[in-house]
Amino acid sequence: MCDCTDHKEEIPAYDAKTIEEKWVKAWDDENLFAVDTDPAKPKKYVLEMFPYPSGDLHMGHARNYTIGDAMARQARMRGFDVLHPIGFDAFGLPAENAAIKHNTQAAAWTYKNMDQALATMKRMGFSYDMDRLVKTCSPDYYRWGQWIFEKLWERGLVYRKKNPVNWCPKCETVLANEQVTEGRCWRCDSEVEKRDLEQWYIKITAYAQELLDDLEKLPGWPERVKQMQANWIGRSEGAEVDFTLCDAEGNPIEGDEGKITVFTTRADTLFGNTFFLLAPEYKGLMEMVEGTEYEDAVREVVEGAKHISAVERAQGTLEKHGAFTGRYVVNPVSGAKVPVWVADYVISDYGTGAVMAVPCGDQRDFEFAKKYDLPIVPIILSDDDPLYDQLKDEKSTVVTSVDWDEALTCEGTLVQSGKYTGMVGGKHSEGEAAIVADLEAAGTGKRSVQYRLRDWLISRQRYWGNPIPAIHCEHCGIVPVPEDQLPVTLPENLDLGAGETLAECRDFYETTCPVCGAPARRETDTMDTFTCSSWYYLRYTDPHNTELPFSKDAANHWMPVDNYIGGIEHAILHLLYSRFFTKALRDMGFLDVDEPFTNLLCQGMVKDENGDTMSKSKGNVVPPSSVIEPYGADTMRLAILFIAPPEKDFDWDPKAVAGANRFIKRAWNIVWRLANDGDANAVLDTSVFSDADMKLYRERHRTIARCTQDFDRQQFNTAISAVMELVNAASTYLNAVAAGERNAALCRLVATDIVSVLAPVCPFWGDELWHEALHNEGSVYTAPWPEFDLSEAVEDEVEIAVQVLGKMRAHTKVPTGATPEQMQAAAESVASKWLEGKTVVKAICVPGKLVNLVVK
RNA sequence: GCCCGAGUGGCGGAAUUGGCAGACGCAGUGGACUCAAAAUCCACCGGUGGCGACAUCGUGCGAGUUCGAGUCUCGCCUCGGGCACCA
Repeated sequence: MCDCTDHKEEIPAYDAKTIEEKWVKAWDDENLFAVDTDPAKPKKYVLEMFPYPSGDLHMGHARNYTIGDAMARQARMRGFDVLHPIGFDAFGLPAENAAIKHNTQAAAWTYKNMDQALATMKRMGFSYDMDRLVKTCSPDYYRWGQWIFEKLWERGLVYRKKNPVNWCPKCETVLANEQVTEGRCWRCDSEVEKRDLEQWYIKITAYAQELLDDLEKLPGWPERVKQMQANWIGRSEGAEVDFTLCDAEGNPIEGDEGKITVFTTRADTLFGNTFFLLAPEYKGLMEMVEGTEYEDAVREVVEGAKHISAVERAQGTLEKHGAFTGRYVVNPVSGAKVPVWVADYVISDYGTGAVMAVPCGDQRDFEFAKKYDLPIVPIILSDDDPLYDQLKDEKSTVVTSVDWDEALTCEGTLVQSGKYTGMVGGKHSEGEAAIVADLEAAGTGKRSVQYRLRDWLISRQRYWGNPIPAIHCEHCGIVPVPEDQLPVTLPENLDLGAGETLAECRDFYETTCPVCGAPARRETDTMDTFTCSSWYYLRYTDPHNTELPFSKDAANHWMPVDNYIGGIEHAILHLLYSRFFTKALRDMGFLDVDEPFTNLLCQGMVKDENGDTMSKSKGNVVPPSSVIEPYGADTMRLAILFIAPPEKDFDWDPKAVAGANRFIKRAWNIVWRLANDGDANAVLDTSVFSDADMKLYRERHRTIARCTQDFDRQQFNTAISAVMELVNAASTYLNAVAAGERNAALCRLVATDIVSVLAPVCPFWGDELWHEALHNEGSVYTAPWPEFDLSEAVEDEVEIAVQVLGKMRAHTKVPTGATPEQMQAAAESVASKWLEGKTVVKAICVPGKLVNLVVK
């Protein structure tokens, strides 16, 4: 009950629980949030990253969806046709592990969690179009995942390869490169092992350059996310250089391929190349040394490299090991014959797996040369180096050892480099360009670009995922499951508790070859769950299509997603894969957009009161229900949006939540009081306004302008503070003006304004007031966003700041629209104290803001 | 090592294009109401000096540009993030 003096009886108490339960039901009955594609309105596709159903929603979800929901609701009020769907990323290991542990079915666990999460979403008031709900573990969804897989396969973007891969011993499956962080599994943090296995890959590298280039088409993405993707793609410009293999005497060797190619970004340093390195996994390495005196030493290095863990490698402080192979190569520029070694710091799957070592300019090569006593020829020096004067002219002088402690990695001038001596060296330098040009002319090298990005390993040796639609036939090889036989249905009755796997499920794997009809074995690996989440946003545009994953028209209408909201942890994984899927599907003609997500908002984390991340194991999780029960979902939503800007982490603060609830109640009372004094039929006429009316009216235009802009900027914290100011102004008005003297049209207007602008944040509160206090029909959800006109907010007089020599000295009032001369005169009279004995030589006037007097 | 961010009261944070630093809120202090408390309402609320008007300092540190710098430039410091034996 409000205790203001004038309307005590007419204002009902704010009872969140009753109100919210009432509206949850009403919205559900009406199916209020279902979107009909309306071509007359501009479209807006607002999407939050769909959840993995690991249990009930947590605070991170609540924040993610509250941000999206406020955006979607406000866009709806501003006249957009808004698509705002939800679904579940329902395949994945946690379901399978839970099923194993409790001896149940992964499906049952997943469906139970999805139901619970859906109930919480409704309780939170999220305006999802539930007709478009997508669950990735449902056959009518994963069928199309298989279909897309086969289309990629047809197009040559799917292949199998035997290769050393990342294996997580705890998850008992392989992992993509993107799923390994500092040598550890992204999911369980176990140390990842290398295993040589044949696996399925998607050729994302075919799109490396476009994925990099098109980051520039994404001004609505956070810079750091684009940076992370660019780093991950890791483009390096350089050259491929061919070296000729030979023996100690310089003669070609029978059976050798004759040449080995390396990639280098520093062709300018070719004259400093004093040895040559192969990765331990280099193909043909063991054959090269077989039966020679070098075999044992090389084998030791190769075997030793297998035991270097990715975690150790990531620390970058490993001691280097190597062995001479007995072979030599001829450097195509210097003509030098240099020894070929195997070295465990050379990475087999970058470039060609072979490296020309330049110890004088590369710290790693330098350390290796020191350890194995290989020559270090200085070929690039800064001009203050003691050796520089000795070497800069005398092209014949040959220095093959130095007493340095580390390599010279600075840029400098080339020395001891034949005709290139004297040129500037370095990446993309004059010297590099000259040498590459000559290599190209001689046919022993060419410009080349390498990427750090690897193809996406998508097969998983796990049950709860989308089956790879392939059949292994003894006669026909590996063939796709014919389209009319899709989906390959995942059996839901495995005895996971007893350790049964798909590979042991005879009913599943026994099949016949679709080509020759012979008995054949179905592929029993499933796809990485990230394949499921790489196109779900497309399925939402046409979720019930039974002919295609989505129609081109529907996708072209709704795509791209205008606002995508989710956690930074997907900066590389999900966002890179989705960008790739969109481009590949575009190239196959299924839609016409280049990029799936126009604007990306990465919301910050919700931490506990002490700034620690919330986790079950720490026991510091604050469940959403702990706020919804005592205060209601509106308070929860308001608190989440008000405490901090959306992209920042914040520490959970119960006091701030109580404060949010206090504001909701205060605003509730103010709206009621205004509504009771308001009259929906009164005509707004500013000519009869009192000073107090005018003040509130102006404040109303000002604060709604700010609130609107802040919604556009997605700064919900300041949008809410603008609403608070409007509420404060209304409160001041109600306190200052007696009940009978309030302007009925103005009271009605401001009451409607407050309800409307706060409704996207507090929708239950909004609809209750919309009906009960304002007696409107329909829902505030479909009401128009308040109009504003800043020219209505202009005062007759403005207060300006007066500075003398840039120091704040005084304030004064001038008429709105005062000329610079008038402003200066007003400023001089009020600042006379600081002007004594001085002359004003200049006055800088910022209209309506300040005057700065420059004096001598 | 390379590449990005960020640093503002006791706290969360404002300051949108170089123009009055600290909006809005939390916490706190004082007051009204109350037998009292809670709730609510009103006022105050960066440091130092002063009864006070006011003065002075103040946006991580140091320079610079400018009539004027939280905002721009240069050089540092601290924290956070990404990549990394990638040739």
